[in-house]
Amino acid sequence: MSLRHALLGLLSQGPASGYDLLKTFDISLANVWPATQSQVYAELGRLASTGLVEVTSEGPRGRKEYAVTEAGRAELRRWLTETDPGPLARRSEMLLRVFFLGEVSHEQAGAYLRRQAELGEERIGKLAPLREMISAMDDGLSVYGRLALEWGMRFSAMQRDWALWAEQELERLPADRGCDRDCERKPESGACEEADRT
Amino acid sequence: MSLRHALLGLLSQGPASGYDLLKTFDISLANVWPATQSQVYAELGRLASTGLVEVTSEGPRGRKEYAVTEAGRAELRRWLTETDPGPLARRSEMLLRVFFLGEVSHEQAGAYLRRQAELGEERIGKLAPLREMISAMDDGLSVYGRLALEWGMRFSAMQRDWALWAEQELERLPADRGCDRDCERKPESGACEEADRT
DNA sequence: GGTGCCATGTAAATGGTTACATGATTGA
DNA sequence: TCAATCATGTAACCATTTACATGGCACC
Repeated sequence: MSLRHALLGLLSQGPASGYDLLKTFDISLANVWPATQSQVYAELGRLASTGLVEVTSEGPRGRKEYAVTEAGRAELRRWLTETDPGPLARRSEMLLRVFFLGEVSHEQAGAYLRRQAELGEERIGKLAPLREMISAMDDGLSVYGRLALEWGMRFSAMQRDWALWAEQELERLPADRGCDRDCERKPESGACEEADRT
Repeated sequence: MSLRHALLGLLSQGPASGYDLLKTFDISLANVWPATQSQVYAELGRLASTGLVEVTSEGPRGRKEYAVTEAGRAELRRWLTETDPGPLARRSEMLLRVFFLGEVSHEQAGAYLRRQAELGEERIGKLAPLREMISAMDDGLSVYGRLALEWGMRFSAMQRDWALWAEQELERLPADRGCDRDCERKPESGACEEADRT
């Protein structure tokens, strides 16, 4: 249940409404812990009813401003210091596909890996300009946001390098699988020898 | 809906029962796309009713052996070649915490990052022996499993290096946040200036 | 005859996504 | 007054997790 703690964390920077929080999610937490409107409002309600946050003021348009309580702050710290984060990257569709790359041709498998390298490269390009945006903000998140950003850059670079390596690896391999299942027009002859060992 | 494709992929290596598939999930796909018993049996039912797999034989103890159909194989290839994988690592509890590290002391923040570096190192240690296990198996997954394993090793190394770097970064920073909120035994006196917004 | 593994399933709860619904306020 | 934005909420659905339930078969 990390959404709960994400909200406590954001509110610990200062009071905010559900609407405000949603924007913060979109701006700074989007790549780390996305949340939808339904989720945020529902969880705020639950947090309020368990006393971890409270409504501090009601503005126009029914706006409710929440602030974290001492109990909430304590819970946030407990979460940060006394519990281990769950496994990172528990599921990866990208890697799942890798397992079944034997079902398509060598060319297609190579194309897939090249595409993953590209996506890594693109991600680096998209992340880079965020550096300045983060420095510009000066809420308490910016310092730590920079650390998270760096993680993203390193992750993307790792992804790119791995994919390029993997493509090389594939080429070094005999085409015993990958070709046999896929070529619709394959004759009996062993025409599948695309493996050139350099 | 990747579980569906994971099952199609596993069955494309040869027919198997739900029970067999579960074991394969535990052995080779555990770190990439874990699945529970409930999920597997339910999804097999759905796959069978849409004609992507079929029951090829019924053994003792009610065992049903499934095989992928031509339609299923086509769907698997379509998934592999014509769709892009969703974003990797959409949520990271580990990184979410990083955003809120300002709520605890510098020491605690440092300890957190050091722990993450440790976990990365440990993961490398756990993954290494898998290399041999994978070479030993000779189903079609082993070749591509090696690629996935390498991803895990690189990922873990990245995690470790990043965490060590981040810890260094923290130390270079003035302790303006991190102390003010955390001292439990703080007296009323304004030693810590916590109430900048009261 | 009993232990342990093979084998399948159902039910309830949690968490997340998408879509729907509504209304107040501000500023052009 | 009209459009955009602020602001909150509900309902339905899907995926995942955990727990429960059951029974056959093999081997000692």
